[in-house]
Amino acid sequence: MFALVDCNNFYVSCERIFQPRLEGRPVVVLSNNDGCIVSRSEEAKELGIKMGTPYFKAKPLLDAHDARVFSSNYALYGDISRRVMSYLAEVAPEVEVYSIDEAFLDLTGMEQWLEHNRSSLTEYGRRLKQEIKQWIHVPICMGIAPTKTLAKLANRIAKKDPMHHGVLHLDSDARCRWALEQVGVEDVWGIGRQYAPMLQQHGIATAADLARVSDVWARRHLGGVVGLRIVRELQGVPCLEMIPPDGGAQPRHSVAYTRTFGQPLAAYPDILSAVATFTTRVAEKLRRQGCAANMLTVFISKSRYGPAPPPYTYSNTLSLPVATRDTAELLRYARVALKQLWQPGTSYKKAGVILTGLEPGGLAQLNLFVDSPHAEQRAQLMAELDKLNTRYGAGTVGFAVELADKNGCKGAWAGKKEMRTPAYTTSLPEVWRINIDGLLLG
DNA sequence: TCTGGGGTCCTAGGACCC
DNA sequence: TCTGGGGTCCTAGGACCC
Repeated sequence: MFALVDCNNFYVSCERIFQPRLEGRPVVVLSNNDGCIVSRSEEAKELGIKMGTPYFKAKPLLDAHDARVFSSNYALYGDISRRVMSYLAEVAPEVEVYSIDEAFLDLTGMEQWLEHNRSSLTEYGRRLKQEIKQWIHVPICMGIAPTKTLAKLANRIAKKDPMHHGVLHLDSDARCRWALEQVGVEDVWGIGRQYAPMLQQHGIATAADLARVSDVWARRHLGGVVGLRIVRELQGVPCLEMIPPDGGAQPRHSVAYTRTFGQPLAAYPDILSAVATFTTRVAEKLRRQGCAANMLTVFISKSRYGPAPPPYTYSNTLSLPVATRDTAELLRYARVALKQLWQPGTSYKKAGVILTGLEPGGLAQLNLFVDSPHAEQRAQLMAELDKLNTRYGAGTVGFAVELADKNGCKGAWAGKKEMRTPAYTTSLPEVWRINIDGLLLG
């Protein structure tokens, strides 16, 4: 048996931990740059606000209902997520952290053990739900079923129908069949924007309909083995296994840092400053992964929403002679790549730096290949930079090319973040101070 | 005026090898 | 006149997830 634990309206729930008076009110959290709505409280959903709606479109409705709106506060959400995941690691035999707000549990063997103790998986799920709420103040739901895809499906039903009190265990074939009838095909894990309309045109409306298609049909219409796995999983045949915490020791394939600018930018120094800053950020990520990269992509994009026709994005990929994790070296390549892309008189709205061809690479490998007597010192320099920036905050020490002009001006590209709450749990200056009878508590 | 960010996997097709 | 078979590696593109 697999369980899927999913935090309800996660970002909104994180904000409510520190502002309990927001309970019962419509609340939304915005994406980077205060662009789109990416988390909604139940009250906001009831207003008809859809996931991913641009904020400016929903603002009149939100204002009319006195809704609270927050910029995203990833330091906070990341920390709350870690608390939930470490709780799960203590109460479940095996945990796979699937996203910031979801985890799969492998409950093999649990059922017999619980029955032996006159309990059940449903009771177990309810206990987890109650304890996570009480200790971390985050509401969750849980679906339990013989496959991951069915656990996702059960979770969806548990979330929608209050009858289940947030926990649904599909403990028999009959219950699985019943559950499949409840869920539209568009809500099946793995069926997205493209496949859903196609399936509906073929008369496949529910998850139950999808579970009945033939293997050949699934392969032909749903992207080969991927579709086949979805169908089998719905039929109760496990095709997806738990992924161990180290990802099976598989290194990642890419790291990226991309951002929409706060305003359109045309001047080369402004765009160079952005691309340089993104390069240093992505290089930091790369070193945190313990990798080196042998390809670097820079892209810059025009607005997708203006009168201009596509293409909107211009990108340039360089193959590096030797894999590297040195910020200064990556900056040199990024500059070259950008120079070939930028067109005078054009306004750009977004840029990004993507590193691919990642290989596990530390100091030893650099020494082996780089014909430089300074390789070891350079690696040490990067380590010191990372140490300083971790301790005193990102960007404390950087490279001059990140600045847009000689006056040290930086950040014409910086996005909006006008409604961000404090990093209550991860930044000392932002920790609450409570003054009780003249006694200051940090 | 204002429209996010960062990943994954799979397939098909081309270049190349013996 | 008749022109094989079996691989690998890489990339682009298309789908998906949160």
